[in-house]
Amino acid sequence: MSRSPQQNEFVFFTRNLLKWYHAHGRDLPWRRTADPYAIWISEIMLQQTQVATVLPYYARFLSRFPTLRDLAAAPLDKVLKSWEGLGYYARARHLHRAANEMVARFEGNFPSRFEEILSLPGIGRSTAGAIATIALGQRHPILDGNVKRVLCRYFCVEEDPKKKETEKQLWQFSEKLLPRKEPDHYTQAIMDLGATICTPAEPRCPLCPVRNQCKAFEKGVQGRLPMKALGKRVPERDYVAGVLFRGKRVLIRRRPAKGLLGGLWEFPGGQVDLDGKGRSVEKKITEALRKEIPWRVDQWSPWGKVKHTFTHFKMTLHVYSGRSGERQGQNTDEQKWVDVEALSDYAFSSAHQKILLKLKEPTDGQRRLFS
DNA sequence: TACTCGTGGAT
DNA sequence: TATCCAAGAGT
Repeated sequence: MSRSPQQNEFVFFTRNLLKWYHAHGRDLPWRRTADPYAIWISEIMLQQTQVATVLPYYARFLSRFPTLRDLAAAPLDKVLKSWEGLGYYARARHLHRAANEMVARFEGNFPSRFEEILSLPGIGRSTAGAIATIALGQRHPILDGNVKRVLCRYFCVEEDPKKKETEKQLWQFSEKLLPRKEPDHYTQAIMDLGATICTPAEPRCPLCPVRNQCKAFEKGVQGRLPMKALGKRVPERDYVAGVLFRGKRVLIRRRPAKGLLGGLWEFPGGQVDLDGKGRSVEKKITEALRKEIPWRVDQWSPWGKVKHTFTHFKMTLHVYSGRSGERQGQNTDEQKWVDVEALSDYAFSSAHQKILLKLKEPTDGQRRLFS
């Protein structure tokens, strides 16, 4: 039985990659468990997030929610608090929802069929493939950022990987390369290669176990693959946040359950349009705050600015402080008066964390507000 | 298809 | 300091 040249190319890749992995693969906590639940958590956390960032979150999350049933039984607020600062909070909401679905649909067990895994919220084709392969010993391809980059270089794909046709081709490569033996180790190996050797900038080709067959390396074009779309400039938007005191408590609100930072808590406010001419910036901001907080507040006054960059826009957060009259604005599910010391029980976005930090400085924050 | 959705590490 | 972009999914 003889192999075609392309088959040889695939076998070379797989064999050398696996050999390299057994010598140089990373030792990561989610590789020290066989629990599909824990591996699922790691895969979700690792979506669009670097390993170094995930490590402390992974340990904390599993100590708070050791099993699937623990996660399903927990209030969403507690899950979001564990996710605080990690970003892409829909991942946490989906995780919580998926855990409850698994209790309802699979008696609290992690499903074993690929289609069932794929049907859970927050799990797409690539993540389902990773879980089925790594946690359950099955054989399903993945196509994450690492694999895309490695394949675009190894096969010298000079098309935009976002194009439908190109992506389809990359899935086919991923499928064909996936070996019958050790598909789990292979899958982790190709991600390790992408993360440590075949890096976006300045790949370390001299250390690469498959460079001899890498078409991009052969042509010397590995540095400009995969093709990337030209970066669009992100819009800048102004937001306002009001830190409203009533006695020694401050007012916080829960954001809507979906969308940007969905389910997190924040100091009341929102987007303001400061571009138009006419009234002063301070006037526009206090007007926006009056709309958010309709009852009497004596003297909204500027307290500071917070700059924050999201993926798709830059935010300037104008922070104002004020004092509320007594018995105005009641506690509800979506709105609470909270002791400054108790604010850390609630999940805030990174931008509002910057406000919180300043609030806790006795020198600047409170003393000024209470004086 | 193209846009939304966070944050911090790397360079 | 600015830019890229990371174990993508949902709409």
